Amino acid sequence: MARHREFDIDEAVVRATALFWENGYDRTSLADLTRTIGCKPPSFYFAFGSKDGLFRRVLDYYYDTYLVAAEAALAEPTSRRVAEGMLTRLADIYTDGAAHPLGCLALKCGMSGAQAEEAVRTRQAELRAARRGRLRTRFETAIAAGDLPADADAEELARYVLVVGAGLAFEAQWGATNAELKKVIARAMKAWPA
Amino acid sequence: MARHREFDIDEAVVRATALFWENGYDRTSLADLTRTIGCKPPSFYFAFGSKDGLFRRVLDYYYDTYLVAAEAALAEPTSRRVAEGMLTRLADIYTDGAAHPLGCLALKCGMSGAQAEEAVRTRQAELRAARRGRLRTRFETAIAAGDLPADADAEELARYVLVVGAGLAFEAQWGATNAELKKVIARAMKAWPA
DNA sequence: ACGATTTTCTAGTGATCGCTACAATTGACG
DNA sequence: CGTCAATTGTAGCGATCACTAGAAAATCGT
Repeated sequence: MARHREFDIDEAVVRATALFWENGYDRTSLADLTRTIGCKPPSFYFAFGSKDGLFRRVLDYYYDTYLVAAEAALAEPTSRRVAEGMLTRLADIYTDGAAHPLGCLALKCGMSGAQAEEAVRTRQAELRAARRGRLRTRFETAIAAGDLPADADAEELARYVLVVGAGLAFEAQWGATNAELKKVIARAMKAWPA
Repeated sequence: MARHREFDIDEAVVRATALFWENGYDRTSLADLTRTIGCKPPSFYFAFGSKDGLFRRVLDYYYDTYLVAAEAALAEPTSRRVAEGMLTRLADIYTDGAAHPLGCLALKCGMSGAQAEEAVRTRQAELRAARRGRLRTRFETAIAAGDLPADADAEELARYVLVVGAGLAFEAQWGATNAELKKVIARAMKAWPA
């Protein structure tokens, strides 16, 4: 009933993810994106609506493809293993320079508050809040199960894990090795409640 | 022997610092800077050489004016108080939204690797390395003095402090309160060697 | 084959980017 | 005062930004 799209949307999102991850949001231009995707601006805007429209899909793809691996740690049997597992997985992602750029795409692109559309900033905040919420819920479960002390603060512990995780992303982006980050994680875990 | 400059260089650096801190490097334009400083582009370039030239001065001003307060923690008598003092001072800086924008200027502007001049990126790396070096040296002193265990790893401890510090900057920029960060610091310090 | 719909391309839009040529103005010195 | 160096403003540089008007091309149902 109509002409077919000549490029694959999902493939375009994958390629755009690499660009945003490498260069950040502001320094990834429409010209960069269309050249990498292999289409002209009108096709780009027909498919994605705007630069932010594509970036929002990139954000979701990034979470669903990369950070989801860290979320798997929520299934660990103890709160300690949840925290350590999540930080370990994050460090592995952030330092895997062979598979993708170093560091964290969401942090790198989110620092400058560059995204023009309110919807994108809202999405970033949602994704962050959801991550902390899942950790907090998991730790509340651990408290109820006696795996954490009854007076433990699930919210505080969740924030602690994410603070350390964000710091790891920084260090990784600036060249810290996986081994160095693992030592930091081992240190951080010494703060975990008995 | 010639005409006098009509604006104060130091004052210009102060105002530019506020702009970069608020908006990040990429989203602070020459037009923004000259309007805020109160001069025209030729005067700007005569005084600073380039956008990066001013930014480099802003970086040094930021370190000397704000982060220097955190460095004061190096004078604390014990390694524990050094670490806790530095993180506490950083949290106070990062959350002081009344005096300046939230978060850390150096992190906010350094994430995207935006600065075109190699000299600026080099300076950023130097300042980071110097901070970790001072912490490491302080902890080595603590080891020699018996304040830290003989088998403690000063480099690892220094990196741990900076990882947590960077994470605090993120959380502050996204709206975490000073009280919330203080709880995270208290948690982080539970990992400190006896 | 034909009309309808979707996606494509060419060729730009105006705005803004960091930056500069050039000449007028200012002020210390002889 | 005249000279000359330092700093200024006017005006605009070419490049790039995110984005789009408008028409051609492709693919469907009929």
